[in-house]
Amino acid sequence: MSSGRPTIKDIARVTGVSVATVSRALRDLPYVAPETRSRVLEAAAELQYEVHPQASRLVSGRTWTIGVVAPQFGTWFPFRALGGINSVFAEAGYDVLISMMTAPGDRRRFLQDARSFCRRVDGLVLIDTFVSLEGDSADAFFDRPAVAVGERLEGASSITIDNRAAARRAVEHLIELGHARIGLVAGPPLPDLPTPVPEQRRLGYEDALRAAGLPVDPDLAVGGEWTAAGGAAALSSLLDGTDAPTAVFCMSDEMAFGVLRAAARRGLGVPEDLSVVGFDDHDLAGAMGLTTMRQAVDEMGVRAAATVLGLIDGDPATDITWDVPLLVRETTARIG
Amino acid sequence: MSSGRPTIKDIARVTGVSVATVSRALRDLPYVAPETRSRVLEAAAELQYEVHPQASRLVSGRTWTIGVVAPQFGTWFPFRALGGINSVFAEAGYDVLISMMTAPGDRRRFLQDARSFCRRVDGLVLIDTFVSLEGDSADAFFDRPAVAVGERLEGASSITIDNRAAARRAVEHLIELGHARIGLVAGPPLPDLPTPVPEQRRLGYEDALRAAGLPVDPDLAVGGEWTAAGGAAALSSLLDGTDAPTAVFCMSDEMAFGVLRAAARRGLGVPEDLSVVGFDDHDLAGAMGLTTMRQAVDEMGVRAAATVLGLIDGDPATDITWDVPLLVRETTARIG
DNA sequence: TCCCCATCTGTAAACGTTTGCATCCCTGGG
DNA sequence: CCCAGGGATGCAAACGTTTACAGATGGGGA
Repeated sequence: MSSGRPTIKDIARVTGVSVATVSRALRDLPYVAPETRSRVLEAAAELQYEVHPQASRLVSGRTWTIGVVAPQFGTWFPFRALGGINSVFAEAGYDVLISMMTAPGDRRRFLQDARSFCRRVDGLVLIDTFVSLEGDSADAFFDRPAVAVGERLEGASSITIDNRAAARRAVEHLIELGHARIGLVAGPPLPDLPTPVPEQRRLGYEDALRAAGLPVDPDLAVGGEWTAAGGAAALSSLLDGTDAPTAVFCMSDEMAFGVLRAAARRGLGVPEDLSVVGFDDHDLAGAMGLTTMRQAVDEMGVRAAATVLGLIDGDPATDITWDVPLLVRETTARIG
Repeated sequence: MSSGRPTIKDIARVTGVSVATVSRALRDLPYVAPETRSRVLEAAAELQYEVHPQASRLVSGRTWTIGVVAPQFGTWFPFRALGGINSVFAEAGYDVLISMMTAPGDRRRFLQDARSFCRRVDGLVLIDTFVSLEGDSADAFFDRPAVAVGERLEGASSITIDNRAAARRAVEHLIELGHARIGLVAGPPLPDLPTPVPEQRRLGYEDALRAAGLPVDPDLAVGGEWTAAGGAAALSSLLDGTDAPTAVFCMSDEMAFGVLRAAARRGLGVPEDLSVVGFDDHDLAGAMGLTTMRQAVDEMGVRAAATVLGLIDGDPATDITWDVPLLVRETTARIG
């Protein structure tokens, strides 16, 4: 008779047991007679019963929700990570709640709302948020298990890469191919995001040059937007210099794509006239034949999600450094 | 004294009114004396009170959650849309719950879980799900306000584009430039997704040819993966034919990127030797100079979200056809 | 035989809100 | 002066679960 969704009470009535027993049976708790359990499960299936999430959450305290926080959700990186993250949590029965900071003002607003956001979830994945740099605000997250992707965060787990070492490896590859004048296409520090990543990659670039005894020429490092357009502009300004580079290392694949395009428009052959190495292994990098440092974002996301699940189950915090292998494709060659 | 998060009761105690009054005051309901209201709000701010979502939702029935469903969340389109969608809902105070179908089996699983998913949200955005093609399963969504992006859905609102007309326009552009042998780089019907989109775009391609009195040569239409690699392969097979095209229309920008790359490797100049037009206006299309049909995914997402909000407020369902303008950039030129 | 304990089940009190209804007070019209 | 009516508030019952606790049953060891 009861319209609307069936409740635990309906099952109790149908099977002739109490709601407590139904609740226990449905959740596979002990102390339920096998025969009772099967009768309950049968009735539940019959009625198409499903637990009312809000009610369950209210009393149990568990929200069965994970918060994913990322800046600039419009960009490639966090989206890609989200794919992996979401699949893991969906499998484990968790909802995923996303919070993104897009507009410049969003970062401050987000940090203010952090407490409230945090209260509504059982755990957190923080992608490139760099709350660790916020000092006093950082502990806003710490009453929940959290794993940071892209930064090390005190008191939380983290999954990071060694940006400096990876950048160094990229440039070493160019040096091994005989290049001596190597340009750097650098992303700028992001306006609203205090990330140390560009700085680290720049240091890696310089590390490689110094280790090989090559000079670090400031004219060979040009900055621009973290976009293909930014990369194209950067290459133009590099080539307009007096002593143009024979190879460039780009801080992101998207910038590298712009470099590739700008080179083609100038009639420069890649890799004959110019070697290019990127960073990320963007979706299109393979198809473009771009040599790059593979940052396996989706795998990192999966691992991050699994780590959060572990933390919730009481595992201790861990810091993982993800490997960033060099992927040699077709945009780098021995100097002619 | 009370540890843990403050409740409505704490505010009541502090201000000396009843919980009912506090509840009303916090939600701006009438019949609260202005002075009482301000005292309550003050106390709430003081205690850093925040409503317990689960409790509120349990009794009110509103979940304040919107479900977003999309296949293949790893691809460009739904991610891009999600950005716009999420920003609107976040602004309006809704949580966004995502459900994606990635693996081949996911579609069936999703359709089975649809009822349950639907019950947990106040409204739905369906991106390219094509539930309308499922017949009996389609009404699984209809006990909630829903808006479909990319398909027309009976009983729901929708935001679609005219794929056939847009494809026709793309090919007309090539014809206007003097091209007569125009290749089609077609995405295949997706294995797990019964979308009519490829078919529609193919028809648009043929429409344009026929209207111009040009023959429709089946050898000029080749299919491949919806990826850059697929596009590259398609172009190779086109060029290996006896009478190669002077221009190609690609069903997606990602395929077009592959075409661009394959052309370059073969020493074909674009647009001197080959004109290329894509479809989507991918993030990288501008930087690549790709002429394409602009599908403003993020704007469509924003509009879809706003429409759901309207439906929840009782607005009638609407069907919107989004405009897909031709964006002429640098990969198309008058035939030499 | 008796007692203990383990297994199974039921009762009822939470959880933190929202909301229908009753109550009280005050003002103004008759 | 009385009464109607509306504003302001409080009381208490929901909402659908989970869970502490208590009661009932039965079997095995002493």
